[in-house]
Amino acid sequence: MDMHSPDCTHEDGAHPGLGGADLRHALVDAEHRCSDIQERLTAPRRRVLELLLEADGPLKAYDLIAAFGEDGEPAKPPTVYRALEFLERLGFAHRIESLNAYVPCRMDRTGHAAAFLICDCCGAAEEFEPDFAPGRAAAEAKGYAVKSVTLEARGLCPACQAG
Amino acid sequence: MDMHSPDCTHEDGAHPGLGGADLRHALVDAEHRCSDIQERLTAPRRRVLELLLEADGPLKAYDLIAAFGEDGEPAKPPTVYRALEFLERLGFAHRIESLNAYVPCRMDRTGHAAAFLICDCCGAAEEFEPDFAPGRAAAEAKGYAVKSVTLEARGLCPACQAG
DNA sequence: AACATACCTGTTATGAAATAACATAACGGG
DNA sequence: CCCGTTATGTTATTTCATAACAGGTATGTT
Repeated sequence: MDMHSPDCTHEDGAHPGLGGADLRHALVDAEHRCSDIQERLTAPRRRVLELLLEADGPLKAYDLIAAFGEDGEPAKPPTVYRALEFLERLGFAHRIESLNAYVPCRMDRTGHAAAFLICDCCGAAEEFEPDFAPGRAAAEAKGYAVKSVTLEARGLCPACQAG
Repeated sequence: MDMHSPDCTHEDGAHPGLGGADLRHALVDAEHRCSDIQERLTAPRRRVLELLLEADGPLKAYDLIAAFGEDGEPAKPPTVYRALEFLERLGFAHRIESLNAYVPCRMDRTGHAAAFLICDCCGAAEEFEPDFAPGRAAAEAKGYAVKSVTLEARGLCPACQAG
């Protein structure tokens, strides 16, 4: 499922991970957004979000499981999967289906549709704001009530086309 | 991952499976399309395509594995996964990432992007022809060279909204 | 026909991803 | 404080997918 070449040496340049003050600020912001809607950013949820924000690219669930403990102790799978479910539900993270991997949300507003440009060479995944007007029209024409939409475009990022 | 309610009793009405002459015709047509491009619709590939065409909705890989043998003997996983890879490559089938499931292609022309309306209640998956002009524009703006695009819209089909 | 070779299949085993089920603990309102 | 609700901890299992290699089959060439 992981389609990008293992030997690709290009920078995974789309989204360098957060650290230091940026990371702390993002986490505090998430706390606020949670308490505003009476949800709890508990320790395991916060830890998984932190790992996603620190990463340079999409992380697999078992990457998160392995990295979970500050001391190197892995988490149990349900711990991480539950946290991911929560983060997705609140719009703090997205699952990329075609990679079986997760990224923190890069968009300002919440509740949006998730759309990604995925580089098959370096593995970068760039979120963008899609215009789904045509898709919605097709759905309505067939009578569907659409609740969520995901779009995943695979190809090569600028750096990997050049290299 | 299988998000649709197990207790849903609605008809899975989008695409009743093929049978009899329709099925035979579809398989013969596939044979022709293969030989036209010097590809071989071998026995296991043909069998997997047949199972997909007969089905009323998306099939999981292990559904195909279990149903593979005419005599009830299951296939070995690689047999089915290889056939699916072939069928996808030639555009005879699509993988629906958010279901871990497969459907036969319902579109006339080949090489198109895959887009689905998926009912979370009855599990129906309806293929449609998306208009990706907006997405392509976004990709080009970021310098991506897009090779393939998949879109999956989750929601409720007309029957399940009514029921 | 004999051979080379490219492609496809059969088989065993394993790896990777996700969830079921149930027990325990923490929060928050009455 | 008590209880319902929500979240976590833990064990085990299920589901999904591929690696690796041996063996077979179609095809073109001489």
